Amino acid sequence: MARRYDPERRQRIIDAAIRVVGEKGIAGLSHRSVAAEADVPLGSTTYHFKTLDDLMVAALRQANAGYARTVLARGALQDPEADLAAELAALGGEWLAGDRSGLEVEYELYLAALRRPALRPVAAEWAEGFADCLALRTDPATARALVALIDGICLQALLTGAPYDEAYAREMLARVIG
Amino acid sequence: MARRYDPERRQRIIDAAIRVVGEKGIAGLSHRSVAAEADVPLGSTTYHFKTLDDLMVAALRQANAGYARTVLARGALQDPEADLAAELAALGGEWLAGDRSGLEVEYELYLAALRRPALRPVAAEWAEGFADCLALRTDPATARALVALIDGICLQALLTGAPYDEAYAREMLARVIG
DNA sequence: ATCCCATGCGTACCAGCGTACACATGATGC
DNA sequence: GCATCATGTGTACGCTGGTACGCATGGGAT
Repeated sequence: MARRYDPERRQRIIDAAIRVVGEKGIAGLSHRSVAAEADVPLGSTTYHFKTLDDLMVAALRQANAGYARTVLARGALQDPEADLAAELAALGGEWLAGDRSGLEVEYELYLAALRRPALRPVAAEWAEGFADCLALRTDPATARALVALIDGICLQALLTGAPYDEAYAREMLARVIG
Repeated sequence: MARRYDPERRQRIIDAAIRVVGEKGIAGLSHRSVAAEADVPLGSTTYHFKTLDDLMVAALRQANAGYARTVLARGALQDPEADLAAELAALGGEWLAGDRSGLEVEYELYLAALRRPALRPVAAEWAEGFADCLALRTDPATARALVALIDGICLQALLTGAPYDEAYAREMLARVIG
């Protein structure tokens, strides 16, 4: 790829898109709103991302990478000695305690895949990557169920606004691990 | 409520809204698209539902009622003799086997509550109603976890397009029940 | 030095949107 | 009957959106 005048331009647009989704939701995402947020002209966003789907793919991929880092940072997940249920419950706490807007953006883009075929592969990457990571400590079927349960618990917390109950999460995750 | 010239009018609009969401997603829902689908003039939709949020609330409430019926129809859920995990796994099969578009609509509206405060109480009604129903056979905490796991499994199936594995669902639900 | 083209910019077009509002109609209470 | 008002209809306005397209600019190949 040839060098560009503003090599950060594309990245700035992606960052702006994530902020826009955080503030106004996917419904508020448009070429214009992103351009304004990134402080670039309209033509620049349409040049780098022909369609909004392209932009959402890039945004979801970046958000996924961020959460994947938080998973990997919790090295204890690979440690056979560590309590897997407790580690996962703590991970949920890290995501759900305090400011939840980041996780909201992640889930909003993740769930948008329901209707946007372009996002499906990226959403699947996340779910499979997470499951593969967990499969190192259990079997693949259990790993998938853990991901499903974590998704469900996070969604319930986000939808109801209820506080996160780490002890409850740990107990239920432990039951699935068996 | 006074009688109306077309007592079915409001209901027809809600049904049309559900069809529109099924075909084009929430992004394709507008007063005009619903009016066209219901074969009523634009003014009629705006009269019955001042905002799209109002319409979505009505649509989600109706979709919820439909799924609540499928839960209650499975009377075995109340039977202390029946295998709860098997019953729930079969319920998932009923939802996910064959045509999934109905469940897609349900989840799309359900998840829209993430960004639309007006939908949150309705989404919460569903989750709590389902959990209350299950709590008759277990404790409240386990019931909530079962709802979360079912949500997660359904979402994974819808997002990946993978076929529903009832035996797997039954096994994981059984582990949560303990 | 020169040319090419990826990159960046500005603007204009048209379609679809929510909303508002004036008017039509017929059920209901008196 | 008749007045009243909930219900139903048609149309117009202003705004925002995606898209297209012509032009500007400067890095890199030749």
